[in-house]
Amino acid sequence: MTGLELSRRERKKEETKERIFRAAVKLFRDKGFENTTIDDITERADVAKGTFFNYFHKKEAVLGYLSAVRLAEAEERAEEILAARRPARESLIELLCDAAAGYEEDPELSRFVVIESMQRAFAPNEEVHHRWHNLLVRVLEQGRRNGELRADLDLQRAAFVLSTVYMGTLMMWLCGNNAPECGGLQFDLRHELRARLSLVIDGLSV
Amino acid sequence: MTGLELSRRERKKEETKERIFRAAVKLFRDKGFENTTIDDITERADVAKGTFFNYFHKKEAVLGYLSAVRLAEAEERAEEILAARRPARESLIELLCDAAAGYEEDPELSRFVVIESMQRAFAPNEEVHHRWHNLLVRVLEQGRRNGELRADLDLQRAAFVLSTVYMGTLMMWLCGNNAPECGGLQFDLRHELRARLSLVIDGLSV
DNA sequence: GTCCAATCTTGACCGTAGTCATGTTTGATA
DNA sequence: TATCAAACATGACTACGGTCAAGATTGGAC
Repeated sequence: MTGLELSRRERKKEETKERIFRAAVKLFRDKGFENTTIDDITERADVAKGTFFNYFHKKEAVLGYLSAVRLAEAEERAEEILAARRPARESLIELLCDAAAGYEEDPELSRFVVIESMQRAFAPNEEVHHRWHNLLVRVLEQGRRNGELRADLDLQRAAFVLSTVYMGTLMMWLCGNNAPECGGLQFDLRHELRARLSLVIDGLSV
Repeated sequence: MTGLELSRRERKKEETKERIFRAAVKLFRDKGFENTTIDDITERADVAKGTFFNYFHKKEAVLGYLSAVRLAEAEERAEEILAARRPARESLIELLCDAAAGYEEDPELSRFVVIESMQRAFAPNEEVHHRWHNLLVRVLEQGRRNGELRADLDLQRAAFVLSTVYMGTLMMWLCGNNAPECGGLQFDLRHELRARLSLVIDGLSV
């Protein structure tokens, strides 16, 4: 048996987790995150209530699983972007705009996803934090090697600043978008994100 | 009766709210936010459970009340800072570092306060959002008038960028600080905040 | 003082997240 | 094939956040 193959037990485990996950996401989209109960999910996935907690330690953890998928996509995208060797400013903007685009569909659910992942993203010893952070650092490194960025730039710090602007903008768009009183979109997400990231890259001062 | 005086009824109301608030905060500090139940709070404040919800629509709302106090302090501080007419870079850093300092004591509780206020801060039609935002815009305006900032700078955008960096740094410090596995502080909050804000003001590019 | 409507208080009640002791399945071992 | 411990599933149960109909207080009108 190679390391990649799974025993029947492991296959069933994966399968069950996947079934619960699918059931949950389907219901979140249909009824809303808050209106979906664990009982709804387990009934749809055809398992007992307790089984849910064998796979997700709390209801919100399903959202974490969702954003893990997004992170994997961003990582793939980052490879392409690095390979293209375009100017750092464009690479950064493209990476972050692409990542944001994933949240434009179903903003109602995305709001909960982002709130959840924010708490993980800022926790310094979360694996997802590091993976995301490293993505940005690598793009910045390329830019510094090309002489586009200041030689003395602290890349960790810069990556963090870009990351907060990204998350904040996303969060603001999602909150505004779902606010009951102001019906439509209040700004174009990707357009505004570009503008704010440019601002950081260029700086505020003369 | 002038507009500032309160009827007996109104006084009692204020008093009850204050009593509930104090009881809640005391318990949050002693037992932790999550370990404190509404019953704990109402028992300590000597009111019935339902009374709590006449004043705070949910448990987290107590934290909102807490951060409202912080905001009021920041507004006072902003007046002093504007009056001092120092360079915008210093004014901004001072305003935000002072605001952050309030969270350095009791980081465990502050974490919940910030998570809560983050969701309000990014919701564009929250009053607190506007008040906070305007503080930054006013400081930026002064800086632009003095020719320290680019003339074409979009102040709304700039304020937002500064604000996200502030909140993100605060959040990261609080999460790292409370993480069980990495005992001590991982960075000096105000020092790191200065550095990141400087980075935004100067920009990343050459 | 007496009435009344508005306002505030109360605690029994409900729905749901999350736990845990018990029962079931699995696959490795002999 | 029989045995067994580890892994997994189960649903009754608990504890808590939040609601609400009924009751108590208030202060103003007469």
